[in-house]
Amino acid sequence: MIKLTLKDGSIREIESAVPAYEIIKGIGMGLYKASCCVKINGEVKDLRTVIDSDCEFEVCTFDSVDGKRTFWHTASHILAQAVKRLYPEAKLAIGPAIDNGFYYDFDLEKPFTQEELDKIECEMKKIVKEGLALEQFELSPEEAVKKLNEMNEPYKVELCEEHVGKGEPISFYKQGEFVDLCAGPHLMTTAPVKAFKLLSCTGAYWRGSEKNKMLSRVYAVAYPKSADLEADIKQREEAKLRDHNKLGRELEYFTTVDYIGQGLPILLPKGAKVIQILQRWVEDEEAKRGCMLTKTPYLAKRELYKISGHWDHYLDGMFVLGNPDDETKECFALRPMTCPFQYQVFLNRQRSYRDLPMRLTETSTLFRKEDSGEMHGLIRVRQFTISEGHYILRPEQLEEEFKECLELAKYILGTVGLLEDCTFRFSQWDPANPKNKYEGTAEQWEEAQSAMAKILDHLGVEYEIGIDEAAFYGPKLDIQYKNVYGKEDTLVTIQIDMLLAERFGMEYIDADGTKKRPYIIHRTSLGCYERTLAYMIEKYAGAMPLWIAPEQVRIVPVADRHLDYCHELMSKLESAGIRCSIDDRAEKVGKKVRDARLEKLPMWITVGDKELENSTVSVTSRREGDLGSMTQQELLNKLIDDIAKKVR
RNA sequence: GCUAAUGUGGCUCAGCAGGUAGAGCAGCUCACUCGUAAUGAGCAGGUCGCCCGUUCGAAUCGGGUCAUUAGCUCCA
Repeated sequence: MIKLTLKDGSIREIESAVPAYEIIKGIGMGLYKASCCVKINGEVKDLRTVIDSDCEFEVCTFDSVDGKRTFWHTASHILAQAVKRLYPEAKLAIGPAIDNGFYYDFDLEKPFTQEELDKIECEMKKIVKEGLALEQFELSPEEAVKKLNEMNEPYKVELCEEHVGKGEPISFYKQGEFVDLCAGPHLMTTAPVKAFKLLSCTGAYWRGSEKNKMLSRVYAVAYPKSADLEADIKQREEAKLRDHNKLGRELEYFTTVDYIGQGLPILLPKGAKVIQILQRWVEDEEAKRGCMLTKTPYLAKRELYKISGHWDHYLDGMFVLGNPDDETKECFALRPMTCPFQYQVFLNRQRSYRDLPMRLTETSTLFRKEDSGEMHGLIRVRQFTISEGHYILRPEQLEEEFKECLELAKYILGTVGLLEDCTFRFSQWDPANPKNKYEGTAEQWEEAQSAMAKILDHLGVEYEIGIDEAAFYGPKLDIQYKNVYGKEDTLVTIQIDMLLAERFGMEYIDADGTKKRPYIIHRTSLGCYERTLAYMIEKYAGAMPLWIAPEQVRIVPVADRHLDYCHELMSKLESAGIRCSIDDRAEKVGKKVRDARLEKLPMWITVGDKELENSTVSVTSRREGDLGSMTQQELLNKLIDDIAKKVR
């Protein structure tokens, strides 16, 4: 008798070992039809897995993350099968499920065109209709390599050959005439993959290395029901309407000019205003928390970067002025980060433990020579500004100060409204990094990373681990954000650095009179201003919250005779620091209101005979709708109150 | 940097079996002084990203280049 503990806590007993799908059929045919995979003692397994001992047994449908992944993985096999039917010469690489769908990489003569993708979709529909059963079988590594060679699938051979030494059997799945090297799990048949769409065909390096051949990657998504597919596609399209790169240009936050260069956006008055508001606010918040503002040069001689390690590790990423190879001449580089400059503040004189923590901060403009294909609107640029701080600490201050940094970052991100969509990544080194990216010894890394792990656990931060995502000098806590296309970038970073203090000879005299090496936290409180502006445009679809909107109030006179009253009102608002303007064009009210809406202003006020007579204003808020008639003072109070509260 | 697609007035787009450009919106002018998502009329605006080539002739064809977009790689 085998005892299964189901998800609801109930116990189910079976006589003898049977495949999981038989057990599910026993629970109910409805569940069987919806099942994608199972979790045995929390481990994701194929429906075909034979259950031969007591376990916790959970059925995963498409509604679960693991169910979706299995569903999409089978869908990727259907895609590959269709491609092989239509293009037998195509070579298969890999085809995994991802967070929002799946892809398959093919080696092709030419990438697929949209028409070809349409044809492939049609062929996939046939395969689904055929309702092919997926069968799993195993071969010894040697047999597997032989079979894949016979199939003329060199990429699969390469994948398989890595397992030859391990002696474990190699798993394959077969559906109809199509066979693929695959660990699974998979659906029972191709039939449930009713609704799918091939989204794009793009380039992707084999095994993610730029040294390898570029393959053609087909991205796609699939659902059991076509309504869900349509909803997904609609949602993807709607997300694109929020794209800051389009909206930000239309609403005149920024622009770019070919002959200025890639990744060098012009912040137009509205964009510059938002960034000014953010900067002043962040600098004030930092000062409240004991930070001291510094102002350091935008460039330095190569000698500085040699000490910091940037010359060895980051030269390709810097704009160099002069010949970097000519040691007889001065050579400068624009700064890619501020650390080595800010350390000079500490180094300015001998330091005592009483000086620590020394919290230095700078609203610093940085320059990074990104590859041409990397630039994206305001999110990835070659010149940008961050609120960059370096906290120089006694070792025992590390945790408390790290916590302060995290709280500051969360406060800032929370206020601008982005925190709720952020994720946290603990970025660690990879000792096996082939490019020798990292400075320091394994012991130093171990020390820094375990210190950070301990702090993160103490603070209860939920994070994922990013291997090989660390800075060259230390581990990071990265606060990540996704743009409207789902592409993730870092918004804020907090880093523990135990290496650069040594390189710069930084030390302090401790209470016992001995010299000690300080720890350093590198942190941003608001990461890149340009990037933050971009994400805010996307988050709010261009309709900035009142406190940060470049124009907060538009005054709309009904007729010219109301203009004097409008000007009187405007000067009152302006003297209270409200950013406003009067729309004195010879247009109708309807037109002016329409334009105020299209410009996504947070508030507009109409002034006509009624208002003039009663000394009132008629107020409409973008978020709250028609607020009706108010006295000027009521309006002013509301504005001042909402702005102070930074109401979103 | 790599793969692919795209590049026509400020914006959205038409024109592309090669015969030297067209619309709507925006802009400007005039009239209308108007009550919460578009008043009307008129005017002006483009060497079709740039360079080279094919051709009697190129926005339309070919090559190169720059830029943009998505993805890869890299990164805040």
